[in-house]
Amino acid sequence: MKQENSIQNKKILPEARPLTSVDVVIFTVLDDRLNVLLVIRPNTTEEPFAGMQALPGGFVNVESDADLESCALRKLHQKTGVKTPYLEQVGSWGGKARDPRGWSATHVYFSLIPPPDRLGEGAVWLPIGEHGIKTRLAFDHNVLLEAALQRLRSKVEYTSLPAFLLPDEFTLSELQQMYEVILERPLEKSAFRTRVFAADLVKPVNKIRTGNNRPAQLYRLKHPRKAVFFPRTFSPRKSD
Amino acid sequence: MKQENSIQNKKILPEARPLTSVDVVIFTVLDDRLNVLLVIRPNTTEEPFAGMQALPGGFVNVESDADLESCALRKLHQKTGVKTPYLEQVGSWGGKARDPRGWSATHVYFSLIPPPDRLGEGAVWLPIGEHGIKTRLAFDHNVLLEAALQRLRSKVEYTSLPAFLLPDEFTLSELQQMYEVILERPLEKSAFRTRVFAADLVKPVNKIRTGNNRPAQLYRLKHPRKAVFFPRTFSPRKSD
DNA sequence: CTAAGTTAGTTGCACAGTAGCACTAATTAA
DNA sequence: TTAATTAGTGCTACTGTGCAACTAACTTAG
Repeated sequence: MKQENSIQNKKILPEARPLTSVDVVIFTVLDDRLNVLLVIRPNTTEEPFAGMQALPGGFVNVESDADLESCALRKLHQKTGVKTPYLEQVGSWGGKARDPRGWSATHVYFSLIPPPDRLGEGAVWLPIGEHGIKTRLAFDHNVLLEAALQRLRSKVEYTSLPAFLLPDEFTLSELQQMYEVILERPLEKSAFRTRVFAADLVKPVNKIRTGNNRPAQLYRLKHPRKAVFFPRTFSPRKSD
Repeated sequence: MKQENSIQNKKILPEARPLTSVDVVIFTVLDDRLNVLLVIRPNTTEEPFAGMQALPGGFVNVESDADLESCALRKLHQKTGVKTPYLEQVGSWGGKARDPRGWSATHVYFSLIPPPDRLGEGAVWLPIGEHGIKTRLAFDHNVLLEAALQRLRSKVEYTSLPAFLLPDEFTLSELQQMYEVILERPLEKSAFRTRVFAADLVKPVNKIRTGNNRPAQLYRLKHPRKAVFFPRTFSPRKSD
């Protein structure tokens, strides 16, 4: 009976299965620069890419992880303490060549969070320069990071994603600042505000004072966890 | 030595690995309707969802598949005979609940092809109605299909994707027709043409005659395998 | 206390893309 | 010969944004 089962399974289920992991590309803005969270891989000879920097992530645990997204949330929470981030899947990469230990597939998520108070073990922020990431990362993580960055930059053109980089309450200038940091170009103040209000993205709260103490209206997102889509992109009319 | 290795691996590599598969959502336009390719699952009691309709796909073969994309291409070629389709990843779905045989993860691709001459074994076209797909598919394939459909519809607003549903040479009216079938709404002829030319999407070839025999300019894509992005979406100004 | 500087937020004009619609030209069907 | 059909063009109005000047509220230097 048991043998019969195993013979049947041989026919139907694959004997060899890929290694399956989840990697998370976590962005925040520090000091007017976009940053990615990286971790240092343990320095043991049994592990590939020992001591190198890598995206936070690791193998899926089929016992404890109910699904891919909760696996990603778990890893993100471990490193940042953040429990309710903006989290979106970028895609998956799989093949025989990307991990020396065998055929592997990884599921990549990207996340936007406000700067957390402190980071988990071995986690560091890497600022992203104007000319991309020059640091050499473990595995094909440079490719994954580049893909996440591209996704972020393109969605920033027509969504409210940068709002997730800020605390709950923020001024419109701060929000515009987030857009400008990610897109690495200045935006029109007037058109920016028109867009934000037309999309019904925010609602006002009270008053405060920003950096050098000018009074400014504080706003909150109307739908705290949801990305809002603008009808059009910021037009690159002049910049070409 | 061998034992030592296996002990080490126990610590580092996961004992249990998810089942890993690739599913492909293949679209074409037949008779002014968007269609998806489905396959009938074998009617054996050893297989889950026996006899039901499902997306074409299956387990990754770690021996023969170099990576996920070539696995998707292989499956697509098997069912349609098409070798150079437009193919794009939609995302991945994984969890303990989606396959009765255990924790599984699937990598979903979507593809656009012109109507092929004939289909592979057990493959059929399902027309997509105005109100989505009512057929109940195997596994969570309704979710995967819905996601692919949503991706297609949103990208059609600002890319040249529908051109991949046509043969190499086509008229602008035929191209506009593809857009209208997918978006399920009429587009402005004048604005459509302006957009297509402004994006430098096509180049003219010779003359032919279309359906009811009116003369029409034939065009080819300038870059046959590449999706072109329009600067803006078709604006829904009046349609709201 | 005053003047200069900084930043939030507004206003007005010009321009580009396209929605909406009318029009021409080439062909087929009656 | 006339009506119908469809490819392709031309014109106007409207909308969002680029651009730039402006006001108002506050801080800082002297």
